[in-house]
Amino acid sequence: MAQAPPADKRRLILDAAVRVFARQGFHSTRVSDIADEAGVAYGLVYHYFNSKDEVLNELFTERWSLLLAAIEEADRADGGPREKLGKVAGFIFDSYRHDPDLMKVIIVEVTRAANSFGQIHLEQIRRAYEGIARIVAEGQASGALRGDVDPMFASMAFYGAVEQLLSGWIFGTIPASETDFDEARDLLVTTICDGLEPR
Amino acid sequence: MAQAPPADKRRLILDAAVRVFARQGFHSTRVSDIADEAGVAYGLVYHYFNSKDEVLNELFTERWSLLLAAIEEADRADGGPREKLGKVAGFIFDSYRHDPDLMKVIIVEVTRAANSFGQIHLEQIRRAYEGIARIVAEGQASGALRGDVDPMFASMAFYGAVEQLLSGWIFGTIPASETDFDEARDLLVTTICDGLEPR
DNA sequence: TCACCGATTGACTGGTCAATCAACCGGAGG
DNA sequence: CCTCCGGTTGATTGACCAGTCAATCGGTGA
Repeated sequence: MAQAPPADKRRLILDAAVRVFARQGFHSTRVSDIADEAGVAYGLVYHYFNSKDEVLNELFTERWSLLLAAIEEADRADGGPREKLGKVAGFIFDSYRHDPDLMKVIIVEVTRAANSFGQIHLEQIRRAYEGIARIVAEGQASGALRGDVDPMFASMAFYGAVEQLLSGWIFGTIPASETDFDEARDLLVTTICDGLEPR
Repeated sequence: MAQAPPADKRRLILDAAVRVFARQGFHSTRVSDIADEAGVAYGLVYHYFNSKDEVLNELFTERWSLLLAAIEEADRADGGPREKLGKVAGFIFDSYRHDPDLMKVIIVEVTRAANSFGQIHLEQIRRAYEGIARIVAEGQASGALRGDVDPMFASMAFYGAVEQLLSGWIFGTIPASETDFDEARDLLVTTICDGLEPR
């Protein structure tokens, strides 16, 4: 083989970081915590990453690019805005279902941390808002949604609702066990879309 | 006079802290920054507060209790859920209009910082969600809103939308200059309430 | 067998602050 | 004029931790 299995120590570190960040929060995790969790020497973290920040950035970028792709795809698919927004919300909720720790980290440490990491990734984050706004705008153009609401405004409200629900699950404000994510998705999409229907 | 004007150095420090927190974020402001901004000696901050954290806690508590009172009052007032929710959103948007720095600090450093200060104040924050949920529940009971949506669910979606809009203004994702806050309030309430109307 | 080289290790350094504390100031009261 | 005392000052301390770096390991090819 060209390269012996690079042991994927890099991946090992990233995965460990997710767990530690989710447990303690980015700011109160020491680099040594990540190394310990990964079962790896302190210095190795700096072999694969230039800084503690870069670890988080990498985690965010990996996941967020998937979200952007999902929004694009939902937009390209057939169906009205209701179906498209359902796909977007579904993707986000599924992401949480699939890897709660990762979503917790991304939301808490980046998306909602507008003063620190959110600042750095503002452009990427905004791209998601704009993708959703595009879906709304098309819905308005086709007459499926009323036209007197600014699409970006609607997008922010929609995304804000999604993220707040997620936060509620993450921090136990809302019981997650009994909640069926798919049901929540449908309810949310229905409510918002009904509110955006032509009067 | 019993007490000479205690010079209100405490207030001076709190107000200075708002400005500095808003400008630099809680984590990257040193206690010396607060003291400098207030034109006061470093040590005096510790005369009035036990820690840097306590300064932020005080700011949050002061403001949040007003919000809780406003929610209570909106609920007690006459009118349907539409009017009541309009009052709640109006209070929050007005708070931002009146003191953007303070709202920025509260939202960024507490409300959306669920890993650090949000944790400590989770109970207070939840109380706001519950107040809003109560308004929704009453609306359902009176038949003004459809009954198949969990009130807490609707509350989280509503509050999430409000906060996301605020965040958009705070961080320039959405242009604030041209936006009339009252218009935004009406639009938001209309959309959500239309979505929650009986089908 | 040996030289090479990237992966891996972890002790150490430098800088940053939060919090402390001993000293100082000025007004009230005697 | 002196004492007392709470408000005020800012230099100092002690802890913490990100990032560095020189040393070691182990696989590969000659």
